[in-house]
Amino acid sequence: MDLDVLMTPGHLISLAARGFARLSEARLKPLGFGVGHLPVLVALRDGRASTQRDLARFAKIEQPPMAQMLARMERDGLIERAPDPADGRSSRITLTAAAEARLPDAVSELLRGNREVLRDFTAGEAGLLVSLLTRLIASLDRVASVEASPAARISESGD
Amino acid sequence: MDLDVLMTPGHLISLAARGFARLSEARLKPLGFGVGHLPVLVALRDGRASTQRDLARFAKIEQPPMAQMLARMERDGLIERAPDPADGRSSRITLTAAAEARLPDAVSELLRGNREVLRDFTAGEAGLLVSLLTRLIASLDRVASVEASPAARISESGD
DNA sequence: TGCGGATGTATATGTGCATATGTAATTCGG
DNA sequence: CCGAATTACATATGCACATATACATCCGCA
Repeated sequence: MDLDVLMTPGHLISLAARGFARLSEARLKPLGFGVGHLPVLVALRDGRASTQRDLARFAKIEQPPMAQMLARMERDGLIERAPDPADGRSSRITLTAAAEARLPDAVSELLRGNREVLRDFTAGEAGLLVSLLTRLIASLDRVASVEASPAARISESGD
Repeated sequence: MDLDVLMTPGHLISLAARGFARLSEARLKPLGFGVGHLPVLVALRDGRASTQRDLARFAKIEQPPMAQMLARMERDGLIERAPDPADGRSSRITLTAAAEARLPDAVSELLRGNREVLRDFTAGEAGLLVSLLTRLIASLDRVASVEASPAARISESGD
């Protein structure tokens, strides 16, 4: 019976992610944001990153997708780029006033969406979910880094 | 402190989904499959769907993405379409022998990936994760359906 | 019987992600 | 101080997903 594959954490997480993304997208759209924007917006606002490279690292996506996203965000008046005086390759990226003004509402909407979806979960269950997901992400990072390094194929047979 | 948004289940699930998808994609690529193919392949093999519409329902994606995926899968020799004798709008979709032959390996790869990622989880924890995710998905479906229905905005203020 | 609504597909467009690859600017070794 | 490696970014291409919309076929009902 191969329906097993469709009950694995991997597949379930994919389903959950799509559901969450659709919901959040719908909630953020009236505010002029997309789900993927949030890490960028938060990072810029909190001064945690100001170059394309740092933003990509922070959001955990690759550089080309980040470049595209920033292009759209600039087109939509959410960010601005200024040439970096110290490095001719880089741009300093800043939030526009309009984006910064709407950001708190976006955050509220996302938190509200999470509360609604987790309405039937106890605080303990929600915490457990977050903790399991955090461990899972860390584990995925480990597996990915092992996969990536050409050497050091440590103990593949060990499962 | 707004880093909270990046610690919500919604965002964590998105991170986990991307990580899992990348891993699975890498594992399936040598076999000529993509992650999104699996629900389609399994549904076709188990006779659970044979039209584009049913496949979309089964995979829980919309019809246009399914149409595109099927077009690529047909191009890549994974499926074949035959006109439905009973309905001029539909096609009966079937797995090719090549796809069916490689499917078990794909399933194995995915299960192996799940085992590797969950290596540090006890059986109980893994089960818990699956159960929490299942409930979360159900909850997302509920919220989405409430969102969709124009009437019956039941008790929005109740959170 | 024929027409209008429902249904199955197809197409267009946009976003989010990926990899592969090119370009330009910086930095560093000799 | 100059050439090479590194770095930051841009571009091209492809897949997975979404919505909006058009089109063709089917079916129920007057």
